[in-house]
Amino acid sequence: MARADKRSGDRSAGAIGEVVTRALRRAAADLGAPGADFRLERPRDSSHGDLASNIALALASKLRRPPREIALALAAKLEGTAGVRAVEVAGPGFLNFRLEAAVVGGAVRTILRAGADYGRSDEGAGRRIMVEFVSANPTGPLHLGHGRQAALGDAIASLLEWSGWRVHREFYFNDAGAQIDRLAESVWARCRQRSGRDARIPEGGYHGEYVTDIAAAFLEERRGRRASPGEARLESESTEAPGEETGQARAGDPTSGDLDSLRDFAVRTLRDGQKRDLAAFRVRFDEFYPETRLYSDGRVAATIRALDETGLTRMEGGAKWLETTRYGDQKDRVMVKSDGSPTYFLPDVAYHMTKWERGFRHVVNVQGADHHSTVDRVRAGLQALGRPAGYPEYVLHQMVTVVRGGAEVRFSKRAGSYTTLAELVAEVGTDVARYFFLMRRPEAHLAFDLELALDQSDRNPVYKVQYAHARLCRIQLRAGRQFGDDPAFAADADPSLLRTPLEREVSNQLAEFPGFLRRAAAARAPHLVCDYLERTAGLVNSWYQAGHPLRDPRQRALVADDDLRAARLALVGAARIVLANGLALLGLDAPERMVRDGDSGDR
RNA sequence: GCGCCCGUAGCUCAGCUGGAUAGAGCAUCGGCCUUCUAAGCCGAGGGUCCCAGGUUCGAGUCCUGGCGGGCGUGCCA
Repeated sequence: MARADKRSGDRSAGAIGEVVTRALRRAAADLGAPGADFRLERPRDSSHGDLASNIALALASKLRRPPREIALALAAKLEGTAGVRAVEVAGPGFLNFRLEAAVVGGAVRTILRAGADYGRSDEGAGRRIMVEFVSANPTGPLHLGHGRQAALGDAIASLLEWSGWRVHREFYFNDAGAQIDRLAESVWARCRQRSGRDARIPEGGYHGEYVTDIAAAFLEERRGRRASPGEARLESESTEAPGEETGQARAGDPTSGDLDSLRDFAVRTLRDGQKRDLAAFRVRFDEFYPETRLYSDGRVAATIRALDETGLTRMEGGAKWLETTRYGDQKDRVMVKSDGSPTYFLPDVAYHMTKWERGFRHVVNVQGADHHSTVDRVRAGLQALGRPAGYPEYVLHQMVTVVRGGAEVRFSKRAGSYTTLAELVAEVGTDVARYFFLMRRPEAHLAFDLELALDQSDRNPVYKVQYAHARLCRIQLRAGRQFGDDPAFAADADPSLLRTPLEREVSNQLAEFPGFLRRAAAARAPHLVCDYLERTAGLVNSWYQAGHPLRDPRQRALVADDDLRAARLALVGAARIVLANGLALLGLDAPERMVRDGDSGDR
């Protein structure tokens, strides 16, 4: 039962968990129940000890004996297990383990040794995995949904990296098709309006302020180019369109030459803007994959041929359909319209085939839940071509609304109808925005609370975690100043001196970090990391506060006794590592000191 | 109509593969700064886990059927 080993290891305090798991399995076998499936984990309530197991409850039906009776029998056999101080039977038949102080504190030593790598695991074993996310069309600035997706995709990618996967971050964009045409026409209309002519934004076009900006920039660039003889090639291109001599469009419909250069210009400008927004949001991609490449490579045509060969396509009403219902889709889908052009479905299938052909057997697509209808048909198309049923994997997230005092607020200027990511980041900062996007389950609607986001106290979970980190750094700094302690001083500490309930609780909590990361990675659920960090920060703050001069100075970290101070500084260092690693993984800063607006920073 | 997601404290939400008395933050109430550490801490109150059945030693968690909300259901992307 290697799997049971791994499971219990996830939830236990590392090495000691393995020891106890083995002892439990042996004891269970003695009672006539080998290969038992059970759990060993840290109980929620610390009064239930350092570790707890449901093994007796799990074996009750198999052994046809009352769970408490089994628990008592097991407890007797487990007396004397190395590192275990006491075994108790509690509740309906749980086994609670109290560990030796050296074992509890020992986690601290492990953490200090692993440092910036603490929390990494090797589930992925170096296998490659692609995370595709954001994938915004270049028809406007990134909005809040993209922001959530950027934070989510990036954090999932990091979680996978920490779990031993080789991760490829990819951004797919539709730089062709009807929406891009509408964009070009919209910019063209603004160009004409700028030169005092009559023009209207087309049906389904784009009305945001940014369209006007692009029009202005386009006209500006044309003028600049005319003056520069070095741009002869582009110049000759642009003169293909009639009425270009003045550098402004003339009355009448746009020619294809006009629209082509406008389209290119608009797409380039918007993509540059998106990249800028993403860079400010600290999100990077390994690859940007354009839809047009699928056409120029002949992949779309090849996909049609390949699908034809499956015998699952048919002509109906002048369109070519694929029998996706065969693979669980709700209805068959059109792949080539009656006018001969492909639906988006076809390049989507072609695109996902490239993922497979590029060697990615594991792919996670992060998308807004408003696209969930595409999941079944894309998978069906891929299955028709022989790819496995669940390929690719999807994380679908719900939409984001910004609220203040319970009421929805909109501060959309750039894009007209929606709030942009850049506007939000300007308002609350990258750290806060990223964290808020991550702290809820993807499939839950996200109410982004502006009031809380702008709060710079510990009520704001971002600052709560960052402040706990900064606080630990200050203790280290003071230890150096006051006692001349260096990092080696803490590294050599005797962890069994960590005996107060809070010290034990913090140690146990820190020991759980790697298991949490593994679980969060497997579930593609960064919010679990947020929960973990908040809880850890809360415990760190409680521990720190317990030593407040007016409460119990004996519990403070920087006591005069060298051995005890060393042990506590080891805990400080370990907690700092865990918080810093968690923040780094989520793409947030781990500041050594916090400076609040309107604060000098000194206290 | 059908499909997917959601429904847990006044509010925003966690709740791991079915486990012990269902948790956190905010809000409310009560304590704690003559500073070794208040961007804080300690404590209290607050629950029909949407409803009804079922599965079993045990259900917020799994199954079935309802109710409520969101999204989708194009030869749009």
